[in-house]
Amino acid sequence: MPELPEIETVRLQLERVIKGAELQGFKVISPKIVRGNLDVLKYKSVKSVKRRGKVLLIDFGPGLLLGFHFKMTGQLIYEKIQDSRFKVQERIVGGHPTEDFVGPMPGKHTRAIFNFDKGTLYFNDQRLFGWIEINPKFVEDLGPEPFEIDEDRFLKLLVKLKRPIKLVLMEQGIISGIGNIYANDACWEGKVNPRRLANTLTAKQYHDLFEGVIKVLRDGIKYGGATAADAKYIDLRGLGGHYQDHFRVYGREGEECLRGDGIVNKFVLGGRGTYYCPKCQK
DNA sequence: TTGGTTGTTCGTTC
DNA sequence: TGAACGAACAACCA
Repeated sequence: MPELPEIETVRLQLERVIKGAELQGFKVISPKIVRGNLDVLKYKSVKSVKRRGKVLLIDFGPGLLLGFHFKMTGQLIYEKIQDSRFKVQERIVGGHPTEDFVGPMPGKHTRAIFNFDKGTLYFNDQRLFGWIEINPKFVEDLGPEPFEIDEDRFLKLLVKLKRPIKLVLMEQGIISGIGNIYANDACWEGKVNPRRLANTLTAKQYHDLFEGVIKVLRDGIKYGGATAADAKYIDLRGLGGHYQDHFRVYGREGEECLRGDGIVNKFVLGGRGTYYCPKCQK
């Protein structure tokens, strides 16, 4: 499930290979997921690859940001142009790990194809939740990135909200980029019960939680994001991230807390799987 | 076969 | 009036 670190990992990899490439044409296979007309991008070249929250943005110049939202199962695959022997020189993959990472492109779940002079970009999505849009309004409505704010600003964002702290962390209009995995782990770092209302934390908890958010996101980026545990074949090929080896509480139901005193508990909060240690998260 | 899973939207309730 | 809540969306897998 791509969150900020997973998208940032794709961004870093993609920018290396796609910067300067000119878009020759594109093909939309699933019109439902494309909002607006992409024709204005034709014959424009990539200036840079950016990210806001969980949205990847390919910058084609002033006023031309092409946004990709991966939702749960979106992925991008970029293949450098084939050489004279028809061998793919390099493939960059990112997003939700599936066998499409290693299969031939386009695949069963390919929703749109972008043909560049230097290679081909495939947007795949098992479901039809993800979307592609130029200058998406969604991005304008996002709250600040965790890395852009200080502790004081963080506190001001939370202190008026009477909702469970974990749900607030995941609210993109308040702070952008944090999804279920990192929200769970950040609460553990902050020693906060995910159910605690955002306006009731102690001063120390606000402090520890802010540091925790930064820490788990940095770790996520450091390890190249998290790859689903059931996608072992992807790990074998070295294509997946490894944050999953560093989960604090996420997915650890029934296991001993990393602080050594307590068993990780799972319950549903806001319709989402929530993991915490009742001993150390108050 | 049904239910669980996920991020975001949107309609409803408080 | 705004905040909070919860169902819906799509498709896969256990």
